[in-house]
Amino acid sequence: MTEKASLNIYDIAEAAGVSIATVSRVLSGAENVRPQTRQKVLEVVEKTQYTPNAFARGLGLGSMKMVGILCTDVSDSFYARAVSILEHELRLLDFDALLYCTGSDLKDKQRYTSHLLAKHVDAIVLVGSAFKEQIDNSHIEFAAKHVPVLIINGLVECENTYCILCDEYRAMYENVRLLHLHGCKKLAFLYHAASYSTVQKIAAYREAVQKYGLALNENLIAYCDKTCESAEDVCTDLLNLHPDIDAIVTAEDLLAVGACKALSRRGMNLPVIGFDNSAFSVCATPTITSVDNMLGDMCAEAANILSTVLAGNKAPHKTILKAKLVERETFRISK
Amino acid sequence: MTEKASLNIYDIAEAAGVSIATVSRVLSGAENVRPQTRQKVLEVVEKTQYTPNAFARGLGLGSMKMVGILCTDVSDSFYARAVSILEHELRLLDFDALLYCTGSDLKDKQRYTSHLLAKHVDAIVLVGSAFKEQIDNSHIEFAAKHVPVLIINGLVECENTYCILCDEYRAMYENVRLLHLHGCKKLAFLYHAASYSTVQKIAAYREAVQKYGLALNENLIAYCDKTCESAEDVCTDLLNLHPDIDAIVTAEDLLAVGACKALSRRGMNLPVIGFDNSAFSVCATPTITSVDNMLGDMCAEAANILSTVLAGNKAPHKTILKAKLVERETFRISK
DNA sequence: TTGAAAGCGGTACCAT
DNA sequence: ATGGTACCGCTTTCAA
Repeated sequence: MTEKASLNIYDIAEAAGVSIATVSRVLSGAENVRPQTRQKVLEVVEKTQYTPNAFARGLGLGSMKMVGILCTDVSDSFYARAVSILEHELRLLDFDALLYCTGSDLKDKQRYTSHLLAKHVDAIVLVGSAFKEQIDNSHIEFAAKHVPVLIINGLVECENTYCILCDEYRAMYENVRLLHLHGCKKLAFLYHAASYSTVQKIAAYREAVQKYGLALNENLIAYCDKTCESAEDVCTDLLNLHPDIDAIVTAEDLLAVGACKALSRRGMNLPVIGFDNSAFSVCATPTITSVDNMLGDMCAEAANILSTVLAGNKAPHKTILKAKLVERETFRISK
Repeated sequence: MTEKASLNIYDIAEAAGVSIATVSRVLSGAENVRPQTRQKVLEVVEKTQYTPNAFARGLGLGSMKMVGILCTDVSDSFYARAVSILEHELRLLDFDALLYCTGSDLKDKQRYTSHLLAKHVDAIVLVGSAFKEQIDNSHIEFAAKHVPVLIINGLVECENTYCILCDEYRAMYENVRLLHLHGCKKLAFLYHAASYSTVQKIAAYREAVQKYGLALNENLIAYCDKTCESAEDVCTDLLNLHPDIDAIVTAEDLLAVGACKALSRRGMNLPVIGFDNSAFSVCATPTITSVDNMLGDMCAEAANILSTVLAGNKAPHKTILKAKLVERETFRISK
C-alpha cells in the first residue's frame, strides 16, 4: 500500500551491501573508497537509476546550486539575450537558474529579492540597469549581505556586489563626436525608461553636444514609449518642430527603427545611430548602425566573477567593458 | 565561534514559549491555534524576520513549489515572450520558474529533462514545438510519468501530458485561401527549423495550394537560416528562379522581414504574410501582416491547466486555440 | 577504508 | 489547542 516515491540512499546502501556513508562518499567523488567498493556502488546506482534527493542534499549542504536571475522583463529582447547567455554560463558552472521577472515596480523587486534569499540561492544576478534605483537600493544591499550579487549593466556601491558594465557613456559620447565629424550640427536624442543605462547615455549626449558646440536644446531629448510607433510619432513631431535636425541618436534600437520610419516617411535620409546592436537593427530598412554593448562579454564575465567569488576568491567590484560601433546603412564613419 | 546561518523553527518556538509544532501550524495557517498563541508566534516571527528553510520544507513536503521551464532558446523573441508570460502566471500560482535553455540538441533536452526531475519540480513546461521530435519523445514520456508536462505549441501523445496549441495548420491554410481570393497564383513559402509547428504550416501550405489549384512546386518551399539576411538571400534566389511568384508566406516574422527586403530591393511589392505577430512585423518597412498565434492565451491556459492538474483534477490533454490574422501593410484582405 | 550516528530544519501524526 | 516525536534523505564527523 505504502508506495515509496523513489529510492533513497539506504536502498542503494543495502543493495550494494555497504553503509549510506560509503554511498555518499562514492557519489560525492571522495577519494578514500576502495575501488572495488566504489565499483559495486556505482553498479547499483547505474542499475537502479538512482538520483540523490536534491532537497535533502540542499538541506545538508545549505545549497541547491541555484542562482537567482532577476530581470525586469524577459520579453525585452535585450534582457532575453542576457538571460539566455547567463543561463548557459551558469549551466556550465553547474548552477540552475531561478528566473524572476520583476517588472519595474520597486516593491516587486524588493519582494522577489527576498523570495530569492528565502530559497537560499547561491548568488543573485541582476539583469538590466533598471535595477539602479536612484531612490532605494536597500534590497540590493540587503541581499548582498547574504549572497554575492552580480549586476549586469548597472552600478551599485555596496560590498559583495559585482557590477559588470559597458561604458555606454563613452560610447554615446563617441556617437556624438562621430556625427560632429560627419558635419552634423543638431542631433535629436530618443530614449525610453530612465534606467541607469539611459541616464548615462543622456549625460554623455549632453556633455558631448556641449563640447563639440552642437545645438543644445532640451527639447531635442525626447521620451518615447518602447515601441516603433511611439518613436516614429515622437520623431515626427520633433522633425516638425526642428526641421534642421540633421542626425538622430537613440538609447535603444527599437527607437531608432521608429526614427527611421519617421524619416523615410518624409523622404529624409539622416544619419541614425541606435543602441544594443539588436536584431531590430538588422530588420529595419535601412539597416541601423548601432552600438554593441558587448552583452555576451558582460554575461561571460559575470559567470567568471561568480565562480571566482563562490570559490572564495576576490573579484573586482566593478568591471567595465568597451562598447563598439557596428556600422550599417544609417551611418558610416567617413574616412 | 560557531555562527548559525540563520534562525530555525526551534529558535522561534523557544522565543515564543511554544513547541515547534505550534510554530509550524501558525506558519502554515492552520486553524486550530488559539488566537493569542498565534499572535505571540507571529510577533516573534515578525521581530526576527524569520523565514522557514525552503530546503527543509521541500524535503518534508517533497516540493519546493518550482516548475521547470524547458525552452530551446530564450533569446528567440517568441520564446522569450512565452517564458515571460509563463513566469508571470506561475508567480501568481506561487511557483518559481526554473529555466533551462536546452538548445535544439535532443541529447541536451533529455539531459536537462532529467535534471529537472532530479530537482523535484512540480511540473515541467515545454516551450516551443521544437520539442516534438519526430524521432524520440521518450524523455517527455518519462518525465510525464513523474510530473505533469505542459506543452506550449507542441503535441505529444502521452498520458499526463497537456498540450496547448494554436491551430497553425488552419491559420496557414487560411493564409493561402486569402491570397488565392486575392488573385495570387504562385506562393513562395519560407521556413526555418523543422519543428512540429513548422511541419504543420508546411502541410497546410501544401494542401491549400493543391486545394485551390495554385502553383505546386517543391522548390517554392524554401529553407532559410533564422536571420533576415538569409531569408533575403533565399528569397532573392527564389524570385530569380520563379519571377512569377506573386505572394510570399513564411513560418516566422523574421523571415517575412527578409522577404520584404528582397522584394523592395527589386522594386517589387507583393503580398507577404508572416507568422507570430512579433515585434519584427511592426519594425519592418513595410509593416508585415502576420498571424497572431495567441501566445499569451496559450500560456495563460497552461497556467490554468497546471493549477487544475496540481489540485488533482482532470484537464484536457489537448487544448487548441484559434489564431487570428493581424493585417498590416504587406497584405490587406480585400472586401 | 568503512560504519554509526548526529545533525540539517522542517511537517504531520498521535497523544494529551 | 498544544506538545512530543518520528520521519524526509543526505552530509559529515568520529571511531573503529
